[in-house]
This record gives sequence, C-alpha cells and structure tokens, in this order.
Amino acid sequence: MKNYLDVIKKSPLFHNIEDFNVIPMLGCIAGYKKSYEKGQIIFSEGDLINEIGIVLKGKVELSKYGYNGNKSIIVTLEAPQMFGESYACSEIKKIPVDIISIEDSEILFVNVERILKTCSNACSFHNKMISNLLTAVANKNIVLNKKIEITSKRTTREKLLTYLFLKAKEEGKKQFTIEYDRQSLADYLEVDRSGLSVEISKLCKEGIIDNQKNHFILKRNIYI
Amino acid sequence: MKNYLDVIKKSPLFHNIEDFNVIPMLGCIAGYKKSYEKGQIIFSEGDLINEIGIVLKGKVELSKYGYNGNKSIIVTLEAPQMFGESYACSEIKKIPVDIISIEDSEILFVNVERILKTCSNACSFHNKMISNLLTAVANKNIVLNKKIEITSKRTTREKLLTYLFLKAKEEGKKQFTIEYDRQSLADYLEVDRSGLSVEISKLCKEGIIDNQKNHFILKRNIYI
DNA sequence: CTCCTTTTGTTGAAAATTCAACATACATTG
DNA sequence: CAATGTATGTTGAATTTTCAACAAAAGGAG
Repeated sequence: MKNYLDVIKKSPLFHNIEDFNVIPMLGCIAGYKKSYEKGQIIFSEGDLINEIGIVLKGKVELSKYGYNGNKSIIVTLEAPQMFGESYACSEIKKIPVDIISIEDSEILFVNVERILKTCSNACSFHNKMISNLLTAVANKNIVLNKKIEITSKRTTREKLLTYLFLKAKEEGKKQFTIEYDRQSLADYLEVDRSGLSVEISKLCKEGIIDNQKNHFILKRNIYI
Repeated sequence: MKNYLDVIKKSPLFHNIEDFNVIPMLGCIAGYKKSYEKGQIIFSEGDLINEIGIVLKGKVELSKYGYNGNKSIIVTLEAPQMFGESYACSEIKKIPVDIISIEDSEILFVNVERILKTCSNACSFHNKMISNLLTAVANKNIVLNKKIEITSKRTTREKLLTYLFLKAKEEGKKQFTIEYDRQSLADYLEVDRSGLSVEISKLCKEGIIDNQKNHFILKRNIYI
C-alpha cells in the first residue's frame, strides 16, 4: 500500500512539520489508513467520532437528509482535505451527516485525543500539530462567520453589496476579481441566479459598481 | 483589585481545571487583567489580536459597520464569556468588529501562543486548557454550521421546519420547548416575525405541528 | 469560421417576504 | 382587579424573490 507521504504533508494538520518527522509523528498519534470502495459508507449520521479523516486518495461526499427526507449534498472532498475535525474536537461528537466514499478512496484517520495528549517523548512537532488543528478549526469558524454575516441580509442587493464590501476590505482595494462564476456566487449568497444578474445590472446602471465577468469595481456609496 | 477567581473558574477555558491550579495556571500563561470604563474601546476593527479576552465584570459589545455605514450590534457579552478566540487562534488575526466596554468592565487577557507552548514544568492542567480552547472553538463551529443549515433554506416555512426538525433530533423526541420567544426565533431564523407567526399558524391548521407558546409538537411529515 | 455548448442577462408571472397597522392575548404591578 | 405594557396573531398592500423560458454573449472544438 502506498504511503501517501506527499499528500499527508499537504494536509493542514501537517503544515510546517518537516518531512522526516511525518512518519514518527504518525506513529506517535497512532494514525492508520483505511481503504474504501466506491459507494462505501465511512460514517453514518449519528455516529460518535473521535477521529479526524484525511482524504489521501479518491473522493468523499458529505450529505444529509432534511425534514422532508430529501438528501442534499453538502460538500465533496478530495486529497488532502480533512473532515470530522469540528465534531471530533467538540463536546457533541455525534456527526450530523453521512460521509460516503464516492470513488475508491484511502483515508488516514488520526485520533484527536492522541493528538492532544502530549507524548512521552515530548516531540516538538506534536505541539505544532496541536496548533495546526486549532488553527484549522478557527479558520473554518471565520469562514462560517463571514458567510452568516453576508447571508443574514434580507435582500439579494444587500447580500451582494455586503459580499463585495467584505471582499474589497480583504483585498484592500476597490477593484478585484472574485473566485465565483454567477451560479456559484448565487449559491454562496443563497439567492436566485437570475435575480442576482438583475441586481448586478441595476447596480451598474446606478453607477454604484462596475462589472466585467468576475471583475468588480466599487465606485461609490460603499464605505470601506 | 478583586481577583475574580470564581468567575474565571466558570470560563470555558478553565473548565475542569481544579481551583488550586487556576492561579499557577494564570502565571504560566501570563494572563493579566485590565479595567475598562463604560464606552471605552477594547479592540477596534482591524486590530491584530493574539489574545483571548474573558469578561470578568461588566458588559462588552461586539459591533460592526456595514457597507452603508450602518452600525449593527452583533452580540453583547458578560461574565464569564470570552471573545476573540477565533481570530487569535486563526491565521487571520485581524478582527472584523469593534469591541467596546458598555459598562465599567474587567477583562482577563490570555495569550494564545502562551497557551499552546507547553510550559517548562509541563503542568497537566496546561494540556487541559489547550483541549478546552480547542473544544470551545469547535463547539462554536458546530453552532455556526447549524445556523447556516437552517438559514440557507429559502422560505420561512422551510427554515422553521428545519429548525424544529434539528431541535427534535437533538432532544430525541417530537415534543420539546424552545428557548426563544417569537421575536428571537424570527431573528435566529432571519425572517419577519409576523410572517413566522403566520407560518406557525398554518402548520398547526395543516396538522403538521402543535404549538403552545414555546412548546412544539411535531405530528407528521417530519422524518426524524 | 461555424457549430455547439455553456454561461450570463432579461422578462413577466407566480409565490413569498416584508412592512405597517391593528387586534387579541398574556403578564405585571400598583 | 383595573390598568398598563409586552408578546403574539392577523390582515392587506408593497416589495422582493423565485421560477421558467428565452435571448444574447462567450468559449471551445473541429
């Protein structure tokens, strides 16, 4: 079985851990690999998890059933992304989603308690991994906070302007290119695509923004 | 100056740390107290923070200005709640909010790097605090995820049903009391209060739920 | 360049939300 | 228990979103 060291090194959990420390580290935290066939269930909704999964090969899908029994796909992950960290680290270890391998996949599992318990040999990279884990969870936190700030606005126009305003602030300029096409932006803002197009046109006509495809310019009435 | 040990002990960061360890712990992580008068600014938007603030006395307000220059209050915190942890722990240390003392307050600051760097005397409670911090950030993550799952639905009815469905699942029963009054629930769901009342009435008439004030019963068509 | 596909913009009708105003129920207190 | 204030329910009008269908533009392949 391939050891996937190259992939593991790219995972946020192993960020800034020197190559030659990765193998000892894995031993130290008792990480283990597991293979899943296409369609195989990795975790079912309601499972209690103490382990973080890192996708080494293949693809996994997080999905969930709503009150009406409809399944919705939340996200698809590939190497070297990880899943389960929020739940494994929280007090509520019950995961609220199904996690399914949608391709033949290899997953690396690492136990959170083993990460947190500094090992007997007090390895320096152990502390680095704890800090990486905390950073990863905190980063996600910020992403979610931002999304809530934007989508909690009531109209398409307000959502869009809030999004553009925050983007401009991040970039530090009133002119920037976004990473979404129209449909993805509509999905992110939780609005209708055609309604979004209408709103962008309006803002352009009103002279508040300029827009060419993914490139936006904030012209006035926006306080950065 | 009061030492506020009783408050500190209640903070999530000091959860399960024995009383007699709190003082040594504070020394170990170089925690320090600071007083703020009513109206005084604790952090301004854009400040880089490396410290978590724990409210020991008084009240602090997190607020922010939108694209239109309007100020909106995000949350008010009192003892023993903490703030800044997501930013102090993340890669983006710039806080996006103003944090203001709205009463005469006392704040305990602890440096995240000092928490993460296991101290020379390798105190056992140090590890506990790291784990507490991680748990706190991960818990918030779950709260935010849930809120997004609910508010990303497009109609008041879907938001409400998703909320009730998740609540029922958490409680493990189809009958439960919620912690919100109508206005707070509307705020949480990001919908209009009167529209929410209309929807609750409809669902009752349709025989899908029963409701008396804060008490809800899911009757059918809800898959838990 | 042309054909074909994908993305984006536009339109109008239907559905849903918001808003303001008022009615009713509930709770508190003097 | 009357009076007052707060919370909740109801209504209709105005605004906004969604939805479906189509038009226009952009991009790629041959």
